[in-house]
Amino acid sequence: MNRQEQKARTRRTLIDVTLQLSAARGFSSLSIREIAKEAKITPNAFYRHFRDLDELALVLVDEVGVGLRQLMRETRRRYEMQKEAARASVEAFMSYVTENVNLFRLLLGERQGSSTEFRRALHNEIDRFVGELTEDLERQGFGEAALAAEAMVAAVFTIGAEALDLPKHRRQELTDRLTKVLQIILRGAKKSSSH
Amino acid sequence: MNRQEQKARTRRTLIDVTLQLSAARGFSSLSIREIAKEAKITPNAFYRHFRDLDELALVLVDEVGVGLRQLMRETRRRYEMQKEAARASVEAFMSYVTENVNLFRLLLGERQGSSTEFRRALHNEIDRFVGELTEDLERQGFGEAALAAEAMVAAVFTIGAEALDLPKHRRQELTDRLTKVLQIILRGAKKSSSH
DNA sequence: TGTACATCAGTGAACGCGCGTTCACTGATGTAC
DNA sequence: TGTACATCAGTGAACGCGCGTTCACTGATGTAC
Repeated sequence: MNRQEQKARTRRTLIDVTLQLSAARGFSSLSIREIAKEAKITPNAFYRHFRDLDELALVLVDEVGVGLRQLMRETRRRYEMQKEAARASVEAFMSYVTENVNLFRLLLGERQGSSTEFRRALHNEIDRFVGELTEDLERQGFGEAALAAEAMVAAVFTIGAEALDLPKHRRQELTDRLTKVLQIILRGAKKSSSH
Repeated sequence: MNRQEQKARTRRTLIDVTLQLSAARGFSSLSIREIAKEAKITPNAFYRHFRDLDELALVLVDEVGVGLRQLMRETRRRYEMQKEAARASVEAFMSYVTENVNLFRLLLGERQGSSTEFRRALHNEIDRFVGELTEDLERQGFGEAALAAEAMVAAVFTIGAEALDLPKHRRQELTDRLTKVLQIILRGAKKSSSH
């Protein structure tokens, strides 16, 4: 393994370890020393990879964003009728949440808390998410697509946040509830377009 | 002023100072020493009022909860037709947010972050809020009241959170958007009840 | 009303700890000849 | 291929700092007689 590969490996370890730790106690309670220790390097070596914790945080936010948008693109293919659209996208979202609990804890846990730069990055990701959903809804002929998308994303993130604290077997219930909530919103938006 | 009054006064100062500080940088970044300093007592004297920061946090959560429920009761009186209901309650909510920005930053900023006990207290407040709204909606004959209430609270809190970062003059725009979002949800819920 | 004692909110010094960040360094990997 | 030098990821010791929490205390307020 050459130097470059080794460095990339350590960097990856830092990122992964940070996700694990932030899942348990929230990102903003973490320290460079703690992360370095968990990644089995000296605190000092952290600086070879990131200028500070904020820079690492931005990388993490970017990972959630990329993952989310990719998920949406895949789900989009399954969209057909209104009811199925809601169920398919909710199920995709919930499985993404389940498989990336740590990323989500980061995304949801730090919307206030931390530095301005970090918060702005989070809001950007969420806005992008709303934007893509808006386009989807417009393509399907929904009225007030932007507002409906905003309501849907609010519901998805708020109810998705609850899923993080639940044992796996109770998440199905949440998925069903979220699906119904999205159907209500879609119904409210659809009606307006048919005037 | 007797001893009891003086103690109550200091306690109140601790609470107020904590709200101010947490508005700027988030509650979970605060320390006992910092709060004590701002309240002009020694760090040590803090312990005459609260066992630790968590205990203070619970008092704050309770304050938001009481305020919110009182607000709802007042707003409820203004409810009449669907459209007016949404606008009246949104405007009441937004003015409450504007007047209690610090409490809201606390409520919204610590839904993940902090200790289990604190998080549970926050979720309880939100659940109570959803519960009261559900009853309101049922009384007005909406279908799927519980789900609609959940969607509405998600929208209100998510969009309300954005208001905190906005200058006052741009909040009207947000109020309008939130009103429209709630109308979409109400429309979606109403339709289902009229079957 | 005056005195003697009890209470207790707040003081001030001290503790050990983990923090971010610095410094000079080491030694394996990479490169030029 | 072999040697001499450069690079640089990671080391280890050290710094000053703010933290939570302890301790023995002070002195104004409150109470009993």
